[in-house]
Amino acid sequence: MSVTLQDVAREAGVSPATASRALNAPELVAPARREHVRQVAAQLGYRPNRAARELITGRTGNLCLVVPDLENPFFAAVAKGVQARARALGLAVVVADSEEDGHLESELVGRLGAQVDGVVLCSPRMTDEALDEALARDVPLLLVNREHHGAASVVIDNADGVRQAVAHLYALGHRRLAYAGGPAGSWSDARRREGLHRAAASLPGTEVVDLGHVAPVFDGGVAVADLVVASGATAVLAHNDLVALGILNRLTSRGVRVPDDVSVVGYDDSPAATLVAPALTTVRVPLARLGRDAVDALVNHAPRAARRRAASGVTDAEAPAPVRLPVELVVRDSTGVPPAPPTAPIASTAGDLPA
Amino acid sequence: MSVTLQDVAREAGVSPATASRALNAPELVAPARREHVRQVAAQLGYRPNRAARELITGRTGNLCLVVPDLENPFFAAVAKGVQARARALGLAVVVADSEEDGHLESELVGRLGAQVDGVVLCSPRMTDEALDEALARDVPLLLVNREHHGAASVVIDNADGVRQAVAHLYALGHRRLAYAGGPAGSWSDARRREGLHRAAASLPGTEVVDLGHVAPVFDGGVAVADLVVASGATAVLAHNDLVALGILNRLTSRGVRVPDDVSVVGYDDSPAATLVAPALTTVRVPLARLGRDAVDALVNHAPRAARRRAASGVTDAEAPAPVRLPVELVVRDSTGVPPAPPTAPIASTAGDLPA
DNA sequence: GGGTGCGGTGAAAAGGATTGCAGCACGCCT
DNA sequence: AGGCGTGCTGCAATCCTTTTCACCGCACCC
Repeated sequence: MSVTLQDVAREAGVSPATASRALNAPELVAPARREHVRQVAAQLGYRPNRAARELITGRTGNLCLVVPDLENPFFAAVAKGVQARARALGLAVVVADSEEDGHLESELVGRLGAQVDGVVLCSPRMTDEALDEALARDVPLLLVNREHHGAASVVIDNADGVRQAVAHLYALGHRRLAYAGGPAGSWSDARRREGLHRAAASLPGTEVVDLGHVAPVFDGGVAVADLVVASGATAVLAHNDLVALGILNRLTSRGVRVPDDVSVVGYDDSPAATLVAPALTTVRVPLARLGRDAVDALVNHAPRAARRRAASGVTDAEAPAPVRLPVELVVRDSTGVPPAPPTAPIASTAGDLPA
Repeated sequence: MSVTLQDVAREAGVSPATASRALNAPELVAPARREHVRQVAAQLGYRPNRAARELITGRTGNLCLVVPDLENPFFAAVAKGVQARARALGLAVVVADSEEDGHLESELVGRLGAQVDGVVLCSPRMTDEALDEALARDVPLLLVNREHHGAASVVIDNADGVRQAVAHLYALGHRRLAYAGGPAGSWSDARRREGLHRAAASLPGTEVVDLGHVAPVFDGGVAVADLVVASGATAVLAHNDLVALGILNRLTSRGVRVPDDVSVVGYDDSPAATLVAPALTTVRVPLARLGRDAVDALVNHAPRAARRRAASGVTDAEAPAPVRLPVELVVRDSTGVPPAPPTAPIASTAGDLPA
């Protein structure tokens, strides 16, 4: 049916072994012969049968990407990055949508993990225990946007993003800041909340009003917008661009002007941030790079085939230090000077901006 | 390393053949023995090696999905539907992003098509010739959002969506309609344009101003917005929600009020449509269902393994008729009565609405 | 009572690529 | 001249599952 290595070998007048080496380990074959084999292979349109190769090498040439929600622009962007980098490395990507469900996530890792060379697990919703269990399996695992003892990971500098946003608002004169946090149990929300309080503590006269946990979607923002107004804050940081957009939408429809009455800052710089008026000031996260670096880290961390595991004496080497990517505040139109003048001239407090 | 069928067979005291049958063809094995084998397999945590199975059956258990842009909410939603349905059928999905490039698209179909049971090709950018070539390969192909001779496809009723939008605008009193079309060569744009002219022709006094081809992204909408104003149209149909949002954004920032001065209608009902104010009137496309039906059609159309192709005498059977999904106009806040009063009372023209 | 059919089982081949090991030839060194 | 190293090449095993074919009793029918 399809052209096999045998066909190529026969046509080229060599053994299958030599044909295989001519294509995979060129330095082992005499140059003239090597070229001849390659030419024959190309002419016949030979494509190695991946199943047969996998069977003997234990490598599938596939990576698996598990995300909570493919439609969320954050994950879509990461997926795009993963996909691009994997293709450059000759790998295919199997994607799975866990529908924000930790249990399904675990199951997917178990089911798909067995048939791929590595799993990129994005913003895992699963518990620490489930993660431990998944790590105990013999498939290389890489976490995006979450750290976990013993696991390789690629994360963004959550706290620094918040710090930049706070510094920006502080410089504009804001002193009372509301925070619309992410879902309870979210690792990145915990990091951001932590960073928020630390940044605020280093800036004299700053108060933080915590509005609690908000569903990380548009409607979550709509729901929390009234709390923002009631809190008396002049600016609000949202966990997420989607939440920020929800807040923006509700404030505007209530007649609260943005940024004249209230400033709004998002997080992620998803494409939707520029779709609205006023355009959203937000923290840009290098989403595509997050995906690319995840693939690189996964491949470097576990270059060996899943099968050859037993050979390496150590249990599982040591998990490398997390890769931490920088983020960058993007100032657009949703932030401005607060309605009440700042309590002190900006110049006199500039020295207090956190490093 | 991992537990194989041999292990199960030995442990259960049967031959590998019987073990295989106990799991895959239960009716061929005596009930008592069958249950015993299954129990042993479960207890040992046996998982069949997919590569070995693929090697002999020719089936991979994988589908491939090729989309122009994973970050586009339209394709993200379709991908989600494809993924969900595939999982329900026990299939994995390999996704590939063609970056809106027809050549890359062809290459991906060629490269990935060889290692999957079928390919879902979404809004193909490739030419008809390239499509023919891809069809000539022996991998089942299913087109989403495009029809092509000899290919199975799942499409939406493009023309009817436009018809509904036009009827809505006509009923509101609009008579001069602008159309911001999709990219040149887009199959669905051709269908919509066709439907637009037919709908307009059936409504007396209606004019269509064609604004040409627009890049199907936010910036495309921004760029074309001024043409809308200059055209003197009281309403504009965009090829796409993203384009509609761009138009909306530019109009608003120019001081043109929506819908008081100009009504705007999008297409797709992507999540972003409700993120803005005014919320976008748009044509809702059953995106997830598009993905699910694509998988179903693909699986039904090509239930046999890729390998067993030669057996079926006919060239490739006949491609089944395209599955056509209905669409539905969703009226929100971006459409309203035009500034100039309608030329005739609404009641008197209601009978002229196209069917 | 022997042939026949059938339910159930096992031996063995097939599927395609990779790779350890052995062999071969040739050239160089002593 | 003989021995050895080296550079290439081929043989054959291996990966794991599925599936064909043959076989073996046993029951049933003639």
